[in-house]
Amino acid sequence: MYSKELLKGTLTTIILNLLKDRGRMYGYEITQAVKEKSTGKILIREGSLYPALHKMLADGLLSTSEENIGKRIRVYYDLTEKGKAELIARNDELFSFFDTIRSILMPESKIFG
Amino acid sequence: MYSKELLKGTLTTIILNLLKDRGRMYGYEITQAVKEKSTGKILIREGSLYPALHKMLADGLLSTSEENIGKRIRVYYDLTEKGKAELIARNDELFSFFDTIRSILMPESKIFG
DNA sequence: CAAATATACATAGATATACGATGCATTTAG
DNA sequence: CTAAATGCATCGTATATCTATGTATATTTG
Repeated sequence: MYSKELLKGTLTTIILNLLKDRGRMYGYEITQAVKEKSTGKILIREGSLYPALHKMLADGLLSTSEENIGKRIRVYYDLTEKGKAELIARNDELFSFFDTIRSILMPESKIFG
Repeated sequence: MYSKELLKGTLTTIILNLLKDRGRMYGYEITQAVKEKSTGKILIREGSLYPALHKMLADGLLSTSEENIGKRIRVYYDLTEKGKAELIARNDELFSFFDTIRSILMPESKIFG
């Protein structure tokens, strides 16, 4: 597991990308997908996920549709057009940030490799 | 400028790497080095930097030495042995984290490039 | 069949970390 | 002479995540 702080600012981007890739997903499914794709290195807690989803919904990035599975309710989330635009912007920002960090960490003397 | 949250968890790692690369540095010098190396994309504020430096000092990652420049005081920070070990651990964690995020963002269908 | 685990949603409070605003003081540039 | 840059520092605020807790159903294991 990574330091908690490292994940900050990336959770929304992760969710947007998963939904783009897989179409609509429900909360628990998102936690499992992140766990699998990160081989257990990133575990999204319910206390992080649901507030994040609710905020994204309030911001118009996601839409919801509910389904009854037996007696349980599943809340599916899907990207809105605004969410798709946000996805592109956040991916650009994230990869740019990674590159910038790399350039800061790279010592000046290390010209090769 | 990036979202504030993206920087969280990386500031200490950035400082450790700069000190490793350049030897002892003082606060203002660090803000300028980050600004230059990031071509203005990351601006470390005094309100972020000094508390971070003080915490690293309290954690034994840094040592200090003061110098009088005219009537002004400069506080130089340098890596301790503990700081050097922390640097290695944090670099490993950070790059591993970046790789993990990349693998999460990469769609399953996108096998090539 | 009972118990443990997994599935599924949700919220309240704690924590960590960076930022904005502000303050003080010296030095350099226009 | 004035503005900007240099140089340190702290206080309050904002934000996002986690822990702990709560409720409930479904499935697996012993």
